[in-house]
Amino acid sequence: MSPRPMARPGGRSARVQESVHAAVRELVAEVGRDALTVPMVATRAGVTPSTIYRRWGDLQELLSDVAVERLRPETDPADLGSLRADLDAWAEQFLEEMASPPGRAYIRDALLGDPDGTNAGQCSAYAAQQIDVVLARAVRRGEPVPERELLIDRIVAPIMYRILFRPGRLDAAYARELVTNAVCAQQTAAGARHPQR
Amino acid sequence: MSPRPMARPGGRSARVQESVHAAVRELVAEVGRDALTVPMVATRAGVTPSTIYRRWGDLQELLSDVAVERLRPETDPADLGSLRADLDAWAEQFLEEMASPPGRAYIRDALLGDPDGTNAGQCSAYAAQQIDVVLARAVRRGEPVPERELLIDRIVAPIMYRILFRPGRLDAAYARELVTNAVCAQQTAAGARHPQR
DNA sequence: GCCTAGAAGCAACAAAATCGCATTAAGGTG
DNA sequence: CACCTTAATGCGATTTTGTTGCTTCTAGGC
Repeated sequence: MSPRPMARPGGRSARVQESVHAAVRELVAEVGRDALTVPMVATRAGVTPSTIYRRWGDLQELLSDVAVERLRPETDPADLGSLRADLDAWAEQFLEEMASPPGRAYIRDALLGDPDGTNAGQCSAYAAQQIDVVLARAVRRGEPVPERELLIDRIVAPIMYRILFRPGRLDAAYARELVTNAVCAQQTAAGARHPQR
Repeated sequence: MSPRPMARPGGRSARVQESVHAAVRELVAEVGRDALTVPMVATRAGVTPSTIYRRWGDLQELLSDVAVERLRPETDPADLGSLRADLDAWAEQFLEEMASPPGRAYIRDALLGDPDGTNAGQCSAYAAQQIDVVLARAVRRGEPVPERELLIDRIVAPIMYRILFRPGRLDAAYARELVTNAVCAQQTAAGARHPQR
């Protein structure tokens, strides 16, 4: 998943990978992302720089790997008894995490060192999974549910667009408004469109 | 706007800036973005590397400046006689330009070397301006119009999100669908919300 | 308990970024 | 229009980073 070939995942390689990732996390906290250099990470990790250059290519790809790990959701969305409540809570938390300074930094890093889009795809997959969990619960309850793609377009996309492209603040009220507009639309114009794979 | 302090914009500074930007455009076409280096750009531009390092900081910020210039729309959206037609045409063209390989590259570059979000903000401002032109015309015709923010959330954001985070293809039908859903919503749930400045 | 091949270490090398100092030229001033 | 101030560039020395060939080590398969 993370480094280039990902052959031979056990033993020493795994130790090196973990050691390097840990070094990145520590050093980002200590000296800041901007002061980070590959030799610095290598020293902290007890590894030679050439190992990092060979496995990750450059600092950006390494940071991208670390960022994606941190963007992985740790728990499933809470079950609050209804689709609307679940979506509200999830969207609020999602916005809060992503719009926070560290969240913004991780998003940028994840996109940055990602030549083939693998890591970016992983980020969107995380959000899609979380939404799927919420939708599956609603289906089990017998509620009518909108399509996952609609929710991504109406909730996730606006949040991420504003984080990346627009300077202004984002608050929980905005998240709730997006949810309102998204679930309102489910019977009007949701339809069988844009399957995206 | 582009370089750091932007004091003393006339004369030599302006010539250097234009020369460096031109060198970047030429070399990207010739050797590709990945092979580009600051010393290479400096040589082509007839400038010393330290000049580039001092004015732009690093290659990414320079590429970001060049990318934003290229993302500036060259013409106003076409006037086709109705809001719906204008939006359809604009969204199709916007998607086509942004989702094309060079468009994707410019977007990435613009976001990449942009510590303070200035260039990203400029990109979203371009889209907002284009939308404003379309809306102003519709108002002049007496058509009911949705809010600009709603169109950004419903049309621009999904397109950009998919370009950045999702691997799949994007086609004109998707753009039209987004427009349909956006204009449908204008009387239902558009309301006085999320002003964002 | 051997092989084998992928991964890491090491060191010399090449290329890049940084920095102090000298020089140039914009833009303002009298 | 000559002069002055100061931002911006040029230049070169120095430091740091990135690359490469080769050796050594070890995980995984026999």
